[in-house]
Amino acid sequence: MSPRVDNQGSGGNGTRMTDDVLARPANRRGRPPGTSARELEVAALRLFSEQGFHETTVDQIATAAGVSRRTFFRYYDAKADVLWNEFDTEVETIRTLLAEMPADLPVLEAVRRAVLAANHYRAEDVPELRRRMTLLSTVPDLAASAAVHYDAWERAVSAFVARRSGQPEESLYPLVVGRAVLAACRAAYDRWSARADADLTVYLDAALRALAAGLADDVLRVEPDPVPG
Amino acid sequence: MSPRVDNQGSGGNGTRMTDDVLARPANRRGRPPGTSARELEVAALRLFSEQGFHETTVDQIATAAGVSRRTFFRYYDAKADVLWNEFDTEVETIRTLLAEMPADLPVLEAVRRAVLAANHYRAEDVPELRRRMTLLSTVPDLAASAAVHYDAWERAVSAFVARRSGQPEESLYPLVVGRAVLAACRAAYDRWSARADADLTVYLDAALRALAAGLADDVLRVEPDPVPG
DNA sequence: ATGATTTTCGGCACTGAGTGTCGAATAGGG
DNA sequence: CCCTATTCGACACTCAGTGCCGAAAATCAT
Repeated sequence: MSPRVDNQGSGGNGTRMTDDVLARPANRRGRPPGTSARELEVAALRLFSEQGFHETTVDQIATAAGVSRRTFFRYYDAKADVLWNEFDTEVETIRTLLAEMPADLPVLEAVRRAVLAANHYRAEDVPELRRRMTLLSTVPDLAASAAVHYDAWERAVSAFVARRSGQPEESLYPLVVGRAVLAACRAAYDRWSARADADLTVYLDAALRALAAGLADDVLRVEPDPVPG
Repeated sequence: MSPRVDNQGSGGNGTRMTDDVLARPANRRGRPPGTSARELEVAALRLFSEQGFHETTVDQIATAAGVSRRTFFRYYDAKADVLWNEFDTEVETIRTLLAEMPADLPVLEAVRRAVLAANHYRAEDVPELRRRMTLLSTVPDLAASAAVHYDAWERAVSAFVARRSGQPEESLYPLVVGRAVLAACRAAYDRWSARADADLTVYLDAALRALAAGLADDVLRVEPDPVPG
């Protein structure tokens, strides 16, 4: 049995329509979609921010996007899945960046570069990013829904480490590196979404460098420069 | 706003009766409990193992323990909370052990000793431990329920690091260390529950030493000795 | 244009988790 | 025997999530 979460679990087929690439061949066959995963996400983010997650029903999200409750669940398997689009695409970005890293780079250095490169956001996207990440780490039900998405993130790093170290992906060290790296990044995310005093990449860089330094006592004494970003 | 999960969230008051210490003063006032948190846990673990988590209803767990559905929710806030008793007490153990560590020990060394000391189990408890941990890391709904419990674990370590480094608990490095240490331990847990080839503490020790070594490339090449435990 | 095909949508019914309420059951204390 | 404290069971309710099926809205073929 795999040590990872079994995604075949509760009936969901996993095939979601997160292909908001708006690149439909124009001569698509059947009835055109009445909404999109992105539109549902925006509506949900607004409602969650205004009224809270638990106080918002799926009916309200669907109505705000102009569709029925039933249709919401055609776009997302669960109410709590609606805010994870961008995170999931970031996982794919990191996976791609890692595959392109020069082979002579130390593992953690390659991971650090890939993570930093995947986390540059346009200034106009930052407010939404911050609201979404604050909700994801603050609301218990949303924090719980993170598990499966984090799992994919860790797998991307574990697979890279496994290739580099010539070990199977399920062995101990690839698992440790994947999870420890995500742990450091999550700490940076939370620190950043709680305060607005520096660029996200500053915290990510500091956290990953601390990890590569073995979390030694001497490197833990100084906070990273709060250079406003 | 705290970067941690907001436990006030969905109405749960947090005050559960996990006091299975069977040390009731004997002259207790009202009607005696018809079951216990532990009894519900045992029944749930058996049913989850036999039929699966999603295929087991709360009604079945409650009936197996000889109480009503409503009573189950007086002992646990949610169906998925029923397997976390021992983990939560381990958190308390680690918190205590960390507080007693000699002050001149490096932070990660103190954490490693505390974690290893808290994870010695009696041989007869191992089979149940393994079944429970396999479920917790395999079933999606159970893995999702881990968030709040992991949060407490991380806080215990973060608080220790914060004291040692003289920083506030919410600053970046205590957060990083707390999460990275848990990440390493979870990797060890999963590796151990997936295979039965060594003692749990062997994997925990290897994972934490790798973390303290900065996850450097050279230390990641060899699996820990699979000494049967 | 009309009909066949394809895809999305909406409505309905159903299971089960989780919660509030209230009265009954069961203990000890005076 | 009453009073009080505590747990329990029953009921009702909201809402998440799922299966099913027919309707709606588009394209393609004739």
